[in-house]
Amino acid sequence: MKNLTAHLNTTLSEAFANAGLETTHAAVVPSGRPELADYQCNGALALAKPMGKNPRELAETILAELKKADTEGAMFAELSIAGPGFINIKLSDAFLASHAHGLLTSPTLGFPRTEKPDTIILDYAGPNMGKPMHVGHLRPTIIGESLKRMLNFAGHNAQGDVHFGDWGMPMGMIIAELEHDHPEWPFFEEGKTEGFPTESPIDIDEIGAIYRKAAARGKEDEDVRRKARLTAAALQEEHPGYIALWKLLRGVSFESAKKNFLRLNATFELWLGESDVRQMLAPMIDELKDKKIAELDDGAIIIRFDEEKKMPPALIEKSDGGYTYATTDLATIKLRTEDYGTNRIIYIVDRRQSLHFQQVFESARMADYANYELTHAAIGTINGPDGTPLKSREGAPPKLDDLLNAAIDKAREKLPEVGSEKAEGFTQEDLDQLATEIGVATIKFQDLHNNRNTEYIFDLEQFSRFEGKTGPYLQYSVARINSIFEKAGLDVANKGAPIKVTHASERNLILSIANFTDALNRSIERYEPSALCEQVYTVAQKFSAFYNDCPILSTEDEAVKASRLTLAALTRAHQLVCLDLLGIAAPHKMLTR
RNA sequence: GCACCCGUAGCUCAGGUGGAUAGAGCAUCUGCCUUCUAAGCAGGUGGUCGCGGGUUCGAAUCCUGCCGGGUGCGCCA
Repeated sequence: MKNLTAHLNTTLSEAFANAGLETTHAAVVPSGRPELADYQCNGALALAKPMGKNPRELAETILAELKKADTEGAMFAELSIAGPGFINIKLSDAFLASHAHGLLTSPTLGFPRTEKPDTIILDYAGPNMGKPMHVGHLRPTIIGESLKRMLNFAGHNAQGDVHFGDWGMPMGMIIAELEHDHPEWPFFEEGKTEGFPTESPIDIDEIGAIYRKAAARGKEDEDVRRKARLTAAALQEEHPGYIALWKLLRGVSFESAKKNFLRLNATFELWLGESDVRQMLAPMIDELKDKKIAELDDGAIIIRFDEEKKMPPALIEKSDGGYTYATTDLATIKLRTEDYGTNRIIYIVDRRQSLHFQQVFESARMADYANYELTHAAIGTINGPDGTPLKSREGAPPKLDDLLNAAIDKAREKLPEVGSEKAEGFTQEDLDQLATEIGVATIKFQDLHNNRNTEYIFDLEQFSRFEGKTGPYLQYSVARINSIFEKAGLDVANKGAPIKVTHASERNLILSIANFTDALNRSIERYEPSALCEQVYTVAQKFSAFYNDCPILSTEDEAVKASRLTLAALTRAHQLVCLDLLGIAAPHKMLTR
C-alpha cells in the first residue's frame, strides 16, 4: 500500500515530465485552505522564476497533463488553479475511501520501511551515579526512547544505550567521602585484594547524600578535593578495594535508574557506561599521540582543531593523569564502531553540550574512529520561571519521581473509587495502573510535543492538565473507539467492510490519517518527535468531530454503519501505532467519576 | 572577546524549508449531555510575527544592522 502523498507526488512528477518540466518541485503539501482543496502543489510558482515564464500558464500546462492522466476521473474530484499559480487538488471520495481501506491491511499504515537498514546506537538518558534522576533527565530519556522506536519502525536496527555516568571524578568524590566516614570498611584495608563484601553498604538515597556532602566539603576544602582526585586516580588504576566498592554502588544505581525508566516506559538494549571503556583510554591516548592528533600542552594532553573550525582544543587527559568525559566519549565511539558494527550514532543530550560533541565528533573523524554520521540531537533546557535553566545549586530541580507522582495523583483524583458503580470490574491495582498510565502520558506528551531544541519553562500545572492538547485526550480517543466495539459486541480487528464517504467529517478524518507517513518521516529526518505528536493530536481532533457528527451504532443504513466501524478501527490502529512510537500507553478504558 | 540559540495572541507553544486570510492549547465569552464516555464538540473575542533596512511577483520564514533574553568557551561530567 503506497501512501497517499507519495502516490500524488508520483502522479505530479509524471505530469511535470510530460509537460517538459523539471520534476524537483512536483510535490504536494496539504492545502493551506482546506475549504478549497485537499492538497496543493506550488511547483509552478517555483519553476516560473528561473524559466522566466508566467506561473499561471505553467500551472495550466501541468493541469492539462493531470487531467489527461486521470481519464476516468477516478482520482480527482476537482482540479483548479488559484491565486498566482497554486494547483489545487481535491480527491474523489471513492479514491480516498479505497486508500483508507488499503491502509487497514498495512501493518505500517503505508509507511515504507527502509531498504538500507542502519545499525544505530542512540545515546540517551545518561543518569549519573550519586545523583537521583531529576526533571532534566525527562526530555532526553523520552525523546531518545521515542526516536529509537521510530527508527526501528522504519526498518533500522536501533539500540538504546543508557550511557551511565559511572566514572571519573564523581566516583573519586563518593569513594573518598565513604573512606573518610568509614575507614574501617574492608574496601579500604591496605593491601587487601579479595574477599570484599558482596552487598552494597548503602542504598541509593545514601549514595546521593554522600555525593552532596562530598561536593559541599570539597568546595570548602582543598584537601578534600585532592583526596578525591587521588581516589579517582587510584580507581582508574584498578585499586581492588575501590573497584569492589564501586561495583556495588554501581549496581545500586542501576537498579534505581531502572525503576525510573520502567515508569517512563523507556527501555535500553545496552546498559553500558563511561566505565566500560576505561581499559581503552590509556592505549587510545598513546595512539592519538603517535598519530600526532593529540599533543602535550601545559602538562595536559589535548587535541587541537583546524583554525577554521574555530573550536578551542579538547582536553583528553588532565595534568594529574585523570581523564575527562571527552576521553570516554571518544573511546565510546571507537568501541561502538569496533564491537557493535555501528554506522550511525545519535546523542540525545542537553544542547549545552553542543561544543563538547563537536569536539568529540571532529576528534573521531581525525582519528578515523567513525566514518559515518554522528549526530548530536540537542535538547533544549528546562527553565525555571525566571527563564534560566533549573539549577541544582539552590532549589534543586524537582526529582523525576516526585514529578511523576504528582501527575499520577492528579490523574487518580479523576478516577472513581474502587467498588463504586463506575469502577465496576476494576480492582484497586487496575485503578492504580490506569492512573499511572494517564499521569505518565500527561507528562510525556506535554514534553514530547515541544520542539526538541527549544527551551521551555517548567510549569507543574501544565503537567497536571488533562484537557485539550494533552496525553489523556489522545488516550481518550482510543478508549472511545474500544467502547463502541465493545458495546456492539464486535471485534475491532475485523477489517472487512468497505469505506463510504458520506460526511465531511469522514473525509477530514481520512485525510488526517493519510498524513501519517509524512509526519513520521519528518520526525525521523529531524529527530523530532513533536511532528508525530502533531499528527496523533490532529487525528484525535478529527476523530472527535467524526464521533460527534457521525453516529455509528444507531445508524440505520447497514453499509454506512459498517463503513464507520471500519473507519473507527482504522483510527484506532493509527492512534495505537503513534502512541506506541511516542512511548505512551493506551489504556483500554478511561473511567470517570 | 569568540561561538551557538531564541524573541509570534493575556499565558505556554506550533508554523512541512519562500506561498493564499499567521495556527493550536490554556484563559475568557456563547451554545450542546433521556442518543456510541462532556478527559468531548461547535462557535466568538484576542496578533503592526522585537525594531529598521534589503532580496522578489510574494517574507514570521532568506540577508543585514540594531534592541532585548538565554547558553557555551582545557584540568567537573
